[in-house]
Amino acid sequence: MPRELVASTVFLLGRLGISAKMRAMEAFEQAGFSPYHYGVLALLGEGARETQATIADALRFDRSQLVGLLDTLEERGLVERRRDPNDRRRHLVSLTADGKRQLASLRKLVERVEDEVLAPLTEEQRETLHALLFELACRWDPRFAPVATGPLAPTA
Amino acid sequence: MPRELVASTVFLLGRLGISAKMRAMEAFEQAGFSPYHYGVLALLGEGARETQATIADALRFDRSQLVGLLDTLEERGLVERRRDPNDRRRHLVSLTADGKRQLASLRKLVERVEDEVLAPLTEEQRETLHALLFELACRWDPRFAPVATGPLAPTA
DNA sequence: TATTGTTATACTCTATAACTATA
DNA sequence: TATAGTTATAGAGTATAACAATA
Repeated sequence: MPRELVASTVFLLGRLGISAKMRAMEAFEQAGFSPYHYGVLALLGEGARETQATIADALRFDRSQLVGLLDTLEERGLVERRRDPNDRRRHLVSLTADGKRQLASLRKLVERVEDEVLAPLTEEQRETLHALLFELACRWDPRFAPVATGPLAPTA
Repeated sequence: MPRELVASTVFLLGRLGISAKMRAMEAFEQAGFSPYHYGVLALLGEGARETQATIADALRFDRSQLVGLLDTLEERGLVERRRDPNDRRRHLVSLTADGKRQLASLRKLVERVEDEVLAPLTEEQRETLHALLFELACRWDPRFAPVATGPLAPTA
């Protein structure tokens, strides 16, 4: 492995990122899901969404890709699509009770992957790594940044 | 963006890794190369290789994928393939003078990408991040680990 | 028969764009 | 005409396997 590649943080980030994603995909596959399914469930776990487009945009999925993901989740009774009576083009999407249970189960799976991947690091190192990655993520994608709330929150 | 995803270091690692790779690919594309070409040049910059297979294995490229990369680099006069007279199946691959110059030029490009991607971090933070990623990389892929040298180095 | 490099094939993913039904 | 959701199509990228030359 060339020294100059190993010396590059961006190279390490790329390699490890793809490796991490592949590990996660394998773990989810054994459970009959993909990380994309988990992403949708996790998002809906924080509240129902009024349109599918908001789900796709929040997770940066393609809207046509989301259709298949929701189809799978709906067939398994984990999410529900309800037409908006006021605008019959729209689908209100929400978790079912089974979906909430499945989400809880997948969280355990995520924890296991996390522990496995970060095994070489101490708890303190993990926190440091997370903080640094979070810093980068916020800069590159504003959706990562925590939303300001309270009296000083932007109102428009 | 769901809180539990943002809280996951593995998720951040995956997202940032793919994002970093895409940025690198775009930057290289404008120069008429890909990060894969750079990887080959960087490896050869540390010395010629006796077979193409050793190049592919070192970089974890598929051997058939490497053929096309070397074709491009050879057409541009950056690398040289010489048949091994003792084993005419083998190709000794090495950098040309032009290849060395091109490699030096691509290094500057890599530096720019690195600076751009890591812009939100201080120099100290960058070093910390690199150290943590390096730790993980070594654990996941022994080829990242520095080779032990000197009297205590493994001899078999 | 095994190995090196090469070429060809098939498959997955993704991105785009077309289509429907509603507004 | 524009939008939400869906479906269909095309392209890139990847992995696999077949192949020719040499050992």
